Amino acid sequence: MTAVATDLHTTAARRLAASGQRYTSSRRAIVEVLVRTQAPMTLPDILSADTTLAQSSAYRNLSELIAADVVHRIVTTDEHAHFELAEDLTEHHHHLICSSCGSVTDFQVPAAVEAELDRALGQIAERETFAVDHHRLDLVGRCQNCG
Amino acid sequence: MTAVATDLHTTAARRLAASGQRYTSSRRAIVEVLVRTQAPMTLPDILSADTTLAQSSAYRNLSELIAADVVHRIVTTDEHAHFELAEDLTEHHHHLICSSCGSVTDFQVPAAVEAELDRALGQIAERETFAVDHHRLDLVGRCQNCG
DNA sequence: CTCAGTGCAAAGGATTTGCATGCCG
DNA sequence: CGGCATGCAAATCCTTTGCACTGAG
Repeated sequence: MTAVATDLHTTAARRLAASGQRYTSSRRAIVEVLVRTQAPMTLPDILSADTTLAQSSAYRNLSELIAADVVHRIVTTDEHAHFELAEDLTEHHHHLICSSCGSVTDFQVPAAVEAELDRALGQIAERETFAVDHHRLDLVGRCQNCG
Repeated sequence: MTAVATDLHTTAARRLAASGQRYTSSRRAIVEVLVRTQAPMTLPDILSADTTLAQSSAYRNLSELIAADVVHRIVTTDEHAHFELAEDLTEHHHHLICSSCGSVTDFQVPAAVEAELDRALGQIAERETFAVDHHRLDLVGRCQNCG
């Protein structure tokens, strides 16, 4: 996984290239902010972390990054969407979503549970003729701060 | 569970009353549409299923129903939010979310898997000092129609 | 009577888009 | 040079809100 992190930018560049896009400095800046923060961020979060970014360009670049599977968009009940690096650039994980302040934190479950879950979900998908892209397991509640 | 379904409207009325609200005919109409459809619906879906409803009132009534825990709001990547009956009025279930057409379908997992999952999640919540309200397990992919 | 509920129209707010300019390849 | 990328401002679109009216208790 550390190897992946090392050339994360190379991977990002390659994926963008695959969709005929460039890995410009703005796009790289967004990815760097996400790497640095290590948590799903809203657009305002991203803009304040790097004030040189223009709002519309940030949204547009995020769209490209999402299309290229470099970034993933998380929807919560919060008014803003949250953005984070694609799972395969980090590690498979889940989210703790605070219904009070809207914050999103990552967590992982034991591999055994994850495997069991995948098996069960696989069967269901087959039964429902549904082509699974990925699963999403979140815990909704109140975070430490909102107690 | 069938008993619950029988006096679902009674339950809805009671819960609204608990928040000092009435179970008016519009609200009942919304609940009936949701019961009839048996699937999470968007606001346009609801309006076209019962054309006597006004848009703003529908939104307002849904808010009350959500506050009274009669209806639950599901957020997807789709532009519209989806609404469905609260889980305890139906049964604990999860969602198949189509990333192509945005449709949402229900499914359930074996009780054993569910129990195992709850156990694992409970430990995590404790470790993270997170007060879990509920968990959310969705499968994202392509539905039968979108192949 | 009173006050919650309703409907219309207008406002709000995150996200998207049009367009002229800048810059990489 | 040519076309993608950028930034500003304006437009979009789901959702919420203001306000006057209606109806149930």
